[in-house]
Amino acid sequence: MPEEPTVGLVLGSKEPRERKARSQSEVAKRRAKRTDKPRIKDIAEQLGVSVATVSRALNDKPGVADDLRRRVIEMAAELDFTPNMAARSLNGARTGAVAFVVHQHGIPVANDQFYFVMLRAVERALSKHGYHVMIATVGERADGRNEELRLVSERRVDGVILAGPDINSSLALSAIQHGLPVVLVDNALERTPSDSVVCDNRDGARAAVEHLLFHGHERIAFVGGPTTWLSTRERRAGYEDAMREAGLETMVIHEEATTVTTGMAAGRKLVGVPHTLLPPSAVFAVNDAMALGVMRAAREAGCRVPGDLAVVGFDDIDMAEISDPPLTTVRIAKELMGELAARQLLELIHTERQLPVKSVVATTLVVRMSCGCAAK
Amino acid sequence: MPEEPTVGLVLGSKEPRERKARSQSEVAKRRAKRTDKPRIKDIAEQLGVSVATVSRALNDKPGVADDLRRRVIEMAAELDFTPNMAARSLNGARTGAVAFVVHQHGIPVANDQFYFVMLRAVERALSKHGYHVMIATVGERADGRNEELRLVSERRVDGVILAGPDINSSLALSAIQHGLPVVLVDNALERTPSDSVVCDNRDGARAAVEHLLFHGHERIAFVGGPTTWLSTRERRAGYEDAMREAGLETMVIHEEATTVTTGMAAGRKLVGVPHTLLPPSAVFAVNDAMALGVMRAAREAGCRVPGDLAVVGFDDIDMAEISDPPLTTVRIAKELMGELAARQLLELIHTERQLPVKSVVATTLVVRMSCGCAAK
DNA sequence: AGTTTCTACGTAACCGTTTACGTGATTTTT
DNA sequence: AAAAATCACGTAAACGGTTACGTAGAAACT
Repeated sequence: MPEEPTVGLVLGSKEPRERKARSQSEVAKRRAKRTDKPRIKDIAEQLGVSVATVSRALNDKPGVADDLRRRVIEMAAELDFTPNMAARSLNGARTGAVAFVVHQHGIPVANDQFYFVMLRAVERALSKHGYHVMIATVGERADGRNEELRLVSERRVDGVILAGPDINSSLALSAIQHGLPVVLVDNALERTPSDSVVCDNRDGARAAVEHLLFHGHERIAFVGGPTTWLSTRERRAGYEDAMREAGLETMVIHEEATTVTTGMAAGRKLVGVPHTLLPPSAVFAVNDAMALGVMRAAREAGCRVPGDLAVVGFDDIDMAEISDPPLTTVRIAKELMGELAARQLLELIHTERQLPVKSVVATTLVVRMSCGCAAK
Repeated sequence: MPEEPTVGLVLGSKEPRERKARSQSEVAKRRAKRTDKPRIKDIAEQLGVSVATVSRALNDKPGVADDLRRRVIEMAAELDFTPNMAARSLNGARTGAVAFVVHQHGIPVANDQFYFVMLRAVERALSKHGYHVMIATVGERADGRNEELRLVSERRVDGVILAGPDINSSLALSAIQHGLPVVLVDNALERTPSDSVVCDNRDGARAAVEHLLFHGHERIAFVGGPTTWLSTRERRAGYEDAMREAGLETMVIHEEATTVTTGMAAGRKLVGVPHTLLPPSAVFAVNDAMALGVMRAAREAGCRVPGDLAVVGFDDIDMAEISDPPLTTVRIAKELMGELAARQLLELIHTERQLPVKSVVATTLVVRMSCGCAAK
């Protein structure tokens, strides 16, 4: 008769989960815990030191002998160690990521590219310093006006870059209240002092208009977006500076957005102006998208560009160069602005600078065909 | 004489940092630990339950009475609680973020916008499900060919979306080896089966070429990018399908990139073709950027579009509509593709589907002016 | 009525790092 | 040479969640 095997089912053992390794010197080749990703502990065991020392060595903290520090770094490289950022950031240390926030327009047109270029410049600059970029688009105010950034409240990022003209200032405030560094790009807050990177809108606009003036234009119209947008206001100011100096009347049109479509709308208003009024001979548009729209509307109305109407834009998006006629415009150094924003944010993260800094980068007038000066 | 206050400086108390709260019922209003951010513990204390229960309640895990679960959720809302994702992901649970990887071209031109639109669609779809998007641009192979995604090795993301034609397949492999779900967009891997979202390149190209054929063109050239790019290969196949059916000869030009510049180069080759050969009467370009380049080169060579040369593109980027003449092109539903990619990735993350799925979305021929059929 | 199975919850280990604190072994100070 | 300061390192407590396991009480079976 076969013996029954004694099936011993032991539940609830005294010490749950091998509480502590009996000896910690014999555990040399402890491999493959959950995943085979090397942890800081693995480095420590290989070298026979404590995890604290390894952490200090890797983070350039004092209190580690130079020789040991070197060995730790070598071992880390050998094991192909990359720190688990979740664990690191849990202690309130840096998360190694920043947020890039851009407003989600209803009808995003050409100037999208503007922000994408910046985004990439930001990413490139930050990744050099080991940072990652999380993107967030903030929606229309309609649905949830309280619009707090989840990225911020979830503690995912060390800083925030806010791009675009209609950044809700409450957005910036909420980040600042969380104690996070904030840098605005292509915008700046009115009341709240904060870091920002802009281009010299006013000067660029003035240069563009002065170029038109120099070539004999006297009736120059301004086409812009909402007056709440800083870029529109500043560029209009530059336009007015130039016109005032020349002793000329201004003609101003504001649309609710700065797209090709609204540019066309503005263009139609300008060329279809009542006969009692003289139509403008030139238009300075607040950005290239609108300028292209104006050109298109003019063409559709049988008005030749630049023959009957000279057009100048702002931004120098890719399309400006290949449009017909190629668009004269004010070039913004988008990559530089993105890079500056990244650098300023890093500085804010790593130091305790209190006073905000506003970087303003110069612009360049790029003369192509649409202003007509080459033909004149 | 004033009594000296007994200044008791106690160092090294027996129990470091209040080891355990003596009683845990009296600690009702324990506020402001480090930051005032509410933790799961705060909710638990307010309700007099354990943190485990709160965690279960908030994560829809079983084992919580319906009534209590409701109260937990209410309290979480009242305290404005948002989970600390670092802590959550430390256990190997989800990180709540995915990576969007796009190759960083040397000279990024027009078709940038293509990926930006997708990126935004992805972000919108994923944020609805509480996910964040981290962007990563992978550089030229030159510097570090081993190109492993830090985002992946740092355990920051639950999945990866790889966009663009020249995604290094080793990139995908490395992510897959880490056990991460991967979805390719606008591309697909040859050997390695994996999820992907593409548009019907072949069919779209065939439709475009057939449109030209229908309007009488017989000498139709194909202009594309590197033959290693799937999109170029497939669109060329569609082009060849149509030409073969019509019994016509093919004319093919491949450039090393698909930009406006390379499009111009191709355009010059076509219009400057030796006189012994008949120049093409129409061009099908592999994307809009190249098509715009072809148009520009043609115009510079005194060749009218569409009069002397009909041009059709692919993608339907914003510029296509506002170019002169407006570009006839094959529209890709970029938003839809981004959304599909997001959905597929979520599915991969949340389920254990093994078999890869390839989504192919149909294209639409958008007839504008550059093909000349309206004028014919 | 006694035994088993659920159900709902509490307890505490655990994830991988950082860091306050403790401790011997040196070095510096008086 | 004894005392004090410094240095190099180890110990273990956080950080804020998730989750395996334990356990009362209620419900469902004999």
